Amino acid sequence: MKTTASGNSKRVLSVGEVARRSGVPISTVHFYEAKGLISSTRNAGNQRRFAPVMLRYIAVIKVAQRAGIPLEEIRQTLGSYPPGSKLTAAQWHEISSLWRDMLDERIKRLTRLRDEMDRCIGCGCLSLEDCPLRNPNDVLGEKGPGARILERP
Amino acid sequence: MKTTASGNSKRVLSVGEVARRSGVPISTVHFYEAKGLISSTRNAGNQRRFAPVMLRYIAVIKVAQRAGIPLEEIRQTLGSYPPGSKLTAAQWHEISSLWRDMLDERIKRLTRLRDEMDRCIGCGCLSLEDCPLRNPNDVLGEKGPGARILERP
DNA sequence: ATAAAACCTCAAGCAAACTTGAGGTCAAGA
DNA sequence: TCTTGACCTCAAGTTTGCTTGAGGTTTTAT
Repeated sequence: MKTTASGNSKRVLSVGEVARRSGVPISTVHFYEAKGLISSTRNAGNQRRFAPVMLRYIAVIKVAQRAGIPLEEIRQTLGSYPPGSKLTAAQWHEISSLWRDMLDERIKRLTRLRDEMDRCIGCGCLSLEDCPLRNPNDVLGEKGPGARILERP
Repeated sequence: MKTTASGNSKRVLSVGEVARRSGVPISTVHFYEAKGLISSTRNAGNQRRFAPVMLRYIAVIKVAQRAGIPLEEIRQTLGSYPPGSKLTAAQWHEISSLWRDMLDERIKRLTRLRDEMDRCIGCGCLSLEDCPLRNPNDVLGEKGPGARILERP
């Protein structure tokens, strides 16, 4: 019993096998390769052959996506190591700790938002200038008498 | 000194005024109206006129977006009340508590993800079947000998 | 009265992350 | 051998959330 991909040493995988074992559609494997997130070689018949480590790359990509990290950022992070290389445990750990920090940030921001939501949505402020919900430390309201959301009766 | 929109009673707002006071571009106001998130009437010259409460709608839309809620869901939530109506504080509160629950969920999921990330990415599992990171209670792995990500050496 | 600012309606474009389809090649088993 | 199933390449379509532009009307200010 050998693998679909014409080797018996199990050192390379066909795109179908990668798709099946990683749980993503073939089209997505193609897509990730086109985007530079994973890499492959070609056999004599121009078919893709993947190193087994690519399964791990895809797994990590999917985890990172669940964390809300965009593909381009994932690509950059994974790409800072030699292309297609088998990373060491320490390197994987480096990556995961980087992303964990991002997650921490996102969680913190969402938590703050949640805590402010109750206080603010019902309260009648929601002013661009004053309300913490409306002015999330990025947009500064216009100067002058102010852009008050609600009329003052 | 009257408002830009031809009334003096300040009961309606022009699109430019809405944009300025809500902090979103005019094109976005148009867009939200086209999507049914806000509503307007037209004056004799076919120009939009908005009730002041629409400022609040936009404010709430923006807050909900920060919470990661897609526009369509926001539309449905806002749309479950009479269109364009001035909601009571209790109703706003109902909405915010609904979204707070969603936020709670998202935060919980992200937190779980973060806690699992360290444990899993470096560990060599990441199996579709076994790893909590890979099998986030939605996709069930294929039966059979299993789709193991990493080779067993 | 007239110029400028604000507004109008489409239509098209953009970015992310993929999917779908057409038309053709390669490979593995009966 | 030959037929299927797996693969190949492009190109174009999908969704979400907007933005940009063209070409034309309305309002407002002088």
